[in-house]
Amino acid sequence: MAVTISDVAHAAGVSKGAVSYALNGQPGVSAGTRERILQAAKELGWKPSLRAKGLSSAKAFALGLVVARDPSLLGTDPFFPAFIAGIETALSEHDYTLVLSVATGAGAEERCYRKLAENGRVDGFLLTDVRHDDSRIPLLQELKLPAVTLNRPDSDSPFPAVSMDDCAGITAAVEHLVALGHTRIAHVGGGQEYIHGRSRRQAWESALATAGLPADLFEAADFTAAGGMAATAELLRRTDKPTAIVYANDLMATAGQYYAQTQGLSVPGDLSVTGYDNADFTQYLNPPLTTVATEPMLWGRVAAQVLLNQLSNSHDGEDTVLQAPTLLVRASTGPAPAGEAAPNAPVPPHYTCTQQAPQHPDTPPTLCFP
Amino acid sequence: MAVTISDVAHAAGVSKGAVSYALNGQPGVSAGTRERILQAAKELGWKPSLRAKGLSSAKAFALGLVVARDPSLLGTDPFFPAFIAGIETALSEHDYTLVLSVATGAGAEERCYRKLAENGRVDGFLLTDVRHDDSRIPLLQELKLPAVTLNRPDSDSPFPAVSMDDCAGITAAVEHLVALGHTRIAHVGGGQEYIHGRSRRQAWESALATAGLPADLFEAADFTAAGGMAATAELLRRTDKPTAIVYANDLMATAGQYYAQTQGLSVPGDLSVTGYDNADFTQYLNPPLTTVATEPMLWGRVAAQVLLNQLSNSHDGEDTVLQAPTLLVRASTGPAPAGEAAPNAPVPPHYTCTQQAPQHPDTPPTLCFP
DNA sequence: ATGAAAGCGCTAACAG
DNA sequence: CTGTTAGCGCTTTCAT
Repeated sequence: MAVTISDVAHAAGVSKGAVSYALNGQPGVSAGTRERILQAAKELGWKPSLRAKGLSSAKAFALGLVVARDPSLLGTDPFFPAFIAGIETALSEHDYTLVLSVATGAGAEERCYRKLAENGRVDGFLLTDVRHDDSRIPLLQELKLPAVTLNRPDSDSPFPAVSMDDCAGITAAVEHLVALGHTRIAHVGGGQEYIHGRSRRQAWESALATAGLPADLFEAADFTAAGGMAATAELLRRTDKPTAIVYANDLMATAGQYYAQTQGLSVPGDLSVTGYDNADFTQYLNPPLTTVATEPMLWGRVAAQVLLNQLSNSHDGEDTVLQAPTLLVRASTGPAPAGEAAPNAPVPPHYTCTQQAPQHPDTPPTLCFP
Repeated sequence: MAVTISDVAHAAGVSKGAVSYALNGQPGVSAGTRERILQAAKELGWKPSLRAKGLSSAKAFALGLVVARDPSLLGTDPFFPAFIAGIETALSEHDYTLVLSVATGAGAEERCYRKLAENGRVDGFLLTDVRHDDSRIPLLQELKLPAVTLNRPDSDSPFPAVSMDDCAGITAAVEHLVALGHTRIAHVGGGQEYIHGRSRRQAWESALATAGLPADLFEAADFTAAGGMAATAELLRRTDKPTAIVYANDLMATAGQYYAQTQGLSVPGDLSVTGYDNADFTQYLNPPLTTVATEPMLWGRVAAQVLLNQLSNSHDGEDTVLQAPTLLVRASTGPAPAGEAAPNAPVPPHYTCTQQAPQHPDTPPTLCFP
């Protein structure tokens, strides 16, 4: 930390200002002088101080991520680590860092955002787990910080969104089950305060509608194992109990599958089960779980990139739509039990490979990252 | 950000310096003046700028955590989210934040530490996943930043450690299996480059020695599901195959249990299995996994606290030992198969509740957090 | 005990 | 185009 901009200026025989311009590639310095300055900087091993830069330019060179989940839930969700790793790949190219906060408890979330903003810790936020009528959107407008939302909020939002089509994954799961002859396909939903909880439910409803089946087997839960288990118990108590359950995430599916088995049901013999997220452990369940593979790492990278572009005013403001997730068919789904014979064409007992979820024509991908 | 220290100084009729002293509770200002200054600051709603503070005092007010795991492994590990949540609880009381980096790929880790240090992003580091002869320890000494290690490194380290006794958990698992009559108790180890991979292996060896059993059924793996599965396959191929396997983490145990079942073995009828970490999903496996419950959240809180104390020179330099983890007995462990009858006293077929791991007398807890 | 003033290292407005 | 200079908001030394 010894060598400063003044040292370089001296060495190059110019003023501090010239060095600053030279370094940042701004006009105001001739090519020759610039070369000389950069040379001097290199020789002295000058590393500009981020702190001083931050003070004078009022920037933090950091992005914020506030996670408002219960730690126990967090721990089971494969989403965040991969998402963060993705963010990192984008940030590391730009000398930005990630400031992570875990806010637990009521009010803690808002306080967290406020504190990071007021202390000038970050230049923008990545908003995950977007909720219905999310209060963070007006909050961030008030705080005057840019942001990127994961999926488009259902309230007015000035922030660009980076979305991954939930609908496609759930639709693929339902279509898969319908093809296997199931007619009573239930859904255990995630928290309906989350837009991804809602959209997955709606996707389930409309996929059933398309198949000409009623969407009357819904049970709300909260993305937790305990909630998934309770919801499953409720569904299996019904006289018209389902032969297949589409869960809004893997954790609930895991708990639901477990519960069904403890009740003496065979999976998939008596009950087919699908999850969502493709958590690593799901392939080692008995039976391995059919689930929807999202790409959280890609999501993180793109979201961070979009936010960085905003900060440098090089973002067009458009939403970004990522490639739709993919259904991974494993052994937790099978033909509907006898007596529920397929109303459609005969189907093979098992799919053996990944099938691509259909792209939804009504969500025009303005941009598609590979 | 409108109101600055000068405004407050004007309002209180003093100089900037006085305001600074008053705010930081330093001597150099009389009680009366201090009161007046604080009053003025409150009225104006003054928030001191962290950036300016950072520049003039050469501090970052942030702690760094560099995670060098493969994102896919990260996603399945319940440790980090809870650990981070724990860190947060300690930091939020002190206006510190967490800068998180995920470094993947060779060399990325060191670059990450260097960059954070050179850019003055953090005032200290939390070192997790400590390795044998860990190169980060000399690195951080070179970078002249304080740190806290999770568990005491096996090389000389000037940094205080916050430890949780691995030995106790594994010992409890082995003792539990021995009590169930098992005599061929294998261990699938985690990466032996990690000190917790090593210590768990050593704990397994010495627990077997104590029981008068040979420790010849060891298979090295790498904490991943795939590795755990391969190691399990290897063990089960042996002619003297084990009747119980102690895994170094839950993910390997899950994969191992799955593999055994695919081979037609009953768990725990033919093979008992124990995990480590108490990942949430383990209670929904079939059968639910007997595992060791660590407390990552507590660990994070204490580690951050110790590091903060170091920064304020109020740390005594002693290591901190947390309460030993606890064995959670669930259905993946049971009596040894017939023909392997218990050499000891008859045992109940199942423990039904948590049993406290014995405290190890040879690791004197210098401090024990509740 | 108090106040003035000199940095911290950089950016950007402003003369030359 | 180039170089000078005044901040950014705080800490801390040094006279008073």
